[in-house]
Amino acid sequence: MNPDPPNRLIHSAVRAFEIVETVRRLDGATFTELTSEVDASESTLYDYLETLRYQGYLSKKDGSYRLSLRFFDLGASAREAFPIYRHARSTLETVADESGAAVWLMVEEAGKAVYLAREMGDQAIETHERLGKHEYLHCLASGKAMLAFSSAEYVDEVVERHGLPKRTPESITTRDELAAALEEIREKGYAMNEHETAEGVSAVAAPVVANDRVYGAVAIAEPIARMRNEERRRKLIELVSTASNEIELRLTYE
Amino acid sequence: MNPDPPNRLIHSAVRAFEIVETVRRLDGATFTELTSEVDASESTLYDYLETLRYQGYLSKKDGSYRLSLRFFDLGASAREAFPIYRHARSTLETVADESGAAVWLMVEEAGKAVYLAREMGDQAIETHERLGKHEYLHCLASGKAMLAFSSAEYVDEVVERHGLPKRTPESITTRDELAAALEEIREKGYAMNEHETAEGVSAVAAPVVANDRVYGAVAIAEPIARMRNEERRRKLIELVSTASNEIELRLTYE
DNA sequence: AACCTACTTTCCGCAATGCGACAATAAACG
DNA sequence: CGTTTATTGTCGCATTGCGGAAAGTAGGTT
Repeated sequence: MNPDPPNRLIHSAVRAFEIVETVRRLDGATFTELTSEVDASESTLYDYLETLRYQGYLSKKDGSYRLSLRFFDLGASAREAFPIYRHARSTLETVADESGAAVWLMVEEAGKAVYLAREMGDQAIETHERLGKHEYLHCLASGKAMLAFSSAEYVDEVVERHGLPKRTPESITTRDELAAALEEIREKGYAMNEHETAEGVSAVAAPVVANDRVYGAVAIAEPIARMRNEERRRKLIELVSTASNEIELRLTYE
Repeated sequence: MNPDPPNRLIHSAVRAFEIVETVRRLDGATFTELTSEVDASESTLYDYLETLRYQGYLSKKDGSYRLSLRFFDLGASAREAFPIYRHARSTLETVADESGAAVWLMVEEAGKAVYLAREMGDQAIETHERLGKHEYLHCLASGKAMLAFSSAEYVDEVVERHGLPKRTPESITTRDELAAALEEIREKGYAMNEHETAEGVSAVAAPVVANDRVYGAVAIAEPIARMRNEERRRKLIELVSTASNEIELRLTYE
């Protein structure tokens, strides 16, 4: 899982993806906008863009390049490849209905947490989290839940690779704090976060563990104020825990 | 929108994506499996795979390469870029609840229909349709609905580019049949298909048209038997039509 | 209409890069 | 331990991708 630098990089492949990522970052861009963002001569950039367009990965609408749905197609396949996704869908729906909140299915890849699926309850708040987004494990309730049930070596690897950047005022920044937090999560069986993402959102999460592996986590997010209520919090913890159990069973006996 | 062949292809970019597509098609594959599928020497293939892995687009788990969730990330962005997606979500849910069937949001890209979102009702059948899948326009209810409200020139372009392959026993195969079908759809305001996908599935679809553009279509799919019931069919047509109207309004006054 | 300015596409010749054949190592299997 | 199979590394050559510059387009302005 360490990012071993390969000894013979295919430069053009790297460049192609850099361009794709730039188009994404700018959320669609014209040729000229891209010239200043991409480190390549105009003619070169032009060739890449037209190649990608010809292959159907970019589309051009009134002068502006956009990611095409070929990526959505590939992305959907990538998601389906995670067994937890198929097994979690119906459970997520139930949890969203019963909690009224936003419910997320999270998995871990390359040392980061990824938002894999979402189900919105009727009181759910729109946060700026996005499906597919990659986030540091140590600053999410779900991320900590997953780390807590992984091996200590793995946790070390992750910290080694990504560090412990301070994403919010109260996020963990040292290995000791992290170890303590993970220990507590292991005891309780769930994780909890205030200020999951800077703006007043709290979350509770339960890990999904089966066949001696961490498959992912189920998380519920809602405004801090609501979750500070003792009874409410208990209910949500109950919900993520049973949800996780349900999914674990399906994963075990599939 | 025609697939103009660019005069200076970046070979390596094409190859990189070919490899990605191959990994997807095989649904994950080992190095050796890939050697026989990809037209490149072993050392070359190796370099591409390792480059893609280093960049985080492929991951390798016990010897097998898989698409990573970076693609899911890109794909989610590509989907969000379609305004209809944001505006349709809640409507789709309602339709799924009220119909109990599978409801699809479809859009068109590069002359093909794409499955952009799905909402399952409680009686919904699992078909082999997949989010992100690209399908010919002429053989889907939703595809015909979209074509019916596009310009005749555009319809010609699409037929020119993709032809009218016979996907199911009753699918349209000539331009005349297509023209007649589209005319009927324009009159009625909705499209209907038996054998949407070979296996006994029917569908009704209504186009989403606003600001003089076709944004996409809403479709409901369910077993032929159920939809042959006159009353049931009427209800579903009513549902896709009002759904489409609702979305059109949001698109107009956003 | 002519001119201008900004943006996009094509042309050109050179050097670096990506290439496959082959070699070396590592893992699987008897 | 030997044999086969799978994966990674080396090398030198030809191709391909490269940037610079020029040509072509489109939209405005006088």
